[in-house]
Amino acid sequence: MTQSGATPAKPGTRTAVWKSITISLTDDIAQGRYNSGDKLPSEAQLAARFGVNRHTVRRALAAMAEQGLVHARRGSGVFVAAAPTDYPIGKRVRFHQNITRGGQIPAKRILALETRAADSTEAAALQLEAGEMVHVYDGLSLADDQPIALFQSVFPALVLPEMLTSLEEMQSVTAALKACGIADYTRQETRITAKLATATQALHLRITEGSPILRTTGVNIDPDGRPVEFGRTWFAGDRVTLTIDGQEP
Amino acid sequence: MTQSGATPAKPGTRTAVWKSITISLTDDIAQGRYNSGDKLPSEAQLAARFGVNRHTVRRALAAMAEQGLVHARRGSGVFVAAAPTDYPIGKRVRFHQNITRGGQIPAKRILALETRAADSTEAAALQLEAGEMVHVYDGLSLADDQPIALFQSVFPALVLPEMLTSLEEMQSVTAALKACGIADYTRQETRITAKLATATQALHLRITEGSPILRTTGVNIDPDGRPVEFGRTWFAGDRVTLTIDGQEP
DNA sequence: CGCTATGATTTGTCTAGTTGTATAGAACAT
DNA sequence: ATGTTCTATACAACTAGACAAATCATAGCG
Repeated sequence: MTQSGATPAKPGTRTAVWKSITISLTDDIAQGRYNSGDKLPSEAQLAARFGVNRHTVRRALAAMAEQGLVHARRGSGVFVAAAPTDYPIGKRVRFHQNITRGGQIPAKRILALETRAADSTEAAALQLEAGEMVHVYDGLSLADDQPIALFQSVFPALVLPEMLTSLEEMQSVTAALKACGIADYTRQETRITAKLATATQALHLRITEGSPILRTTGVNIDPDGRPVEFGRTWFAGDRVTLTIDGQEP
Repeated sequence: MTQSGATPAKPGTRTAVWKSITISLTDDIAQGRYNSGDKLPSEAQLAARFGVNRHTVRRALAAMAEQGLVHARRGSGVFVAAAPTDYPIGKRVRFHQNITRGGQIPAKRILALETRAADSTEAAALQLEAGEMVHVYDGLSLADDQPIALFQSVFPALVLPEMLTSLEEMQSVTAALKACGIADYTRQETRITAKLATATQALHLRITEGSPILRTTGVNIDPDGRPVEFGRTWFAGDRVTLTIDGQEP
């Protein structure tokens, strides 16, 4: 008796209003009326446009958010979710290139710069003696003004004494290393694990506490095989897809 | 309380209970107890007043709705239906005038404003080359805050470059055309067909999917005979009666 | 210039009321 | 027996309003 072919055999209304709104908005996004990262009209405006109560719009937006199509920020608005950024990991990992390749605009924010003694993991990764000094660069990477990852880069202070000042000027690790005499470097190894976002990470990455995090650790070496950087990166799992291109050893 | 005391406790009555409720309510409306557009008491209240179950009231209201006497809006209430608005179609079709003439308050809602390449129908109607740019105005017309019709107006972008900004300020097509130098325009031809409401149309017009729709397409020309607007309109069939005043070709 | 304070805007959450639909059963007529 | 009418209950969908919380824009001040 229920002639609705497309809809599941759910009893109730023919097509729920909120579902129609979901379809309409999804269509708008697909047709490019709203671009990736754009702010949608406010819930109140959408409610007026569709001639519907705000809660009904919220129901529609909630469905779209669950699908990962949009994400809301209280006090700010609802934004079209950027398509997950593909982040290639291979022998040559360069943040700037990785982001620009996808047509996005890269940016970095310095959270902390300091010099201190290396802990055991850092020392082991950089092949240092325990207690040797290291420069540490904590920062935040963004693509199209959206936080992509938190990172911590550790450099041997003895080998690269000017690293901190170089980093402060040009936030790029690649450029700073070049200024310190390391023209090229390659990734020796990368390890990837999954974690959940802590409160501070969530704050910086603009995600909710407990969201999935991709944590990578890696060591970069100069052409002579000396380790020049030990890096840890925490990617916002919802916004990044790590890709391993078939690389040759 | 008219004749609510028809001894509902005595089953097996000749006239069904719901039918007497229909009569009673219809009488109330006819006597002006409820005016056009008024909200009836909630089903629960009516059920209490007639001393019957809510479903019995619903049965009565359903019959009245089928007759077009009332229409229900979920979450809002049951309202006395407004008489269908007469919408004259002739050489000079002006939405504002058509509605105000009937003593109703006209309004418009902008659904979308965009500029894109004309499709083949639009190009043919406006006498453009295929692929020429057009301004498109999607909107909703209301009378007394009730949706009357969906419309899509297409304007040649070359001839009317400022049309979109004009439309955004004053939602009236007539006013916007005037601002663009078209002081007057007349309807060249109007075609009318009947359709069934799609889900999106139903959403905007606040009707149920599959309700009848009056679809008109027409071309407006300026005094020199140049087409300035290609319009498509989808009227809510239950709420509008198109009238053709005897005009000469 | 930088900082704060303030108000407006926007999303998040809650409570309450209304119609739409589904299911089940009782009373009654045929 | 069988079908119709009405009752009873429950839940889903939508509206309405209010308030809290986060954010943004701006004015004012030192």
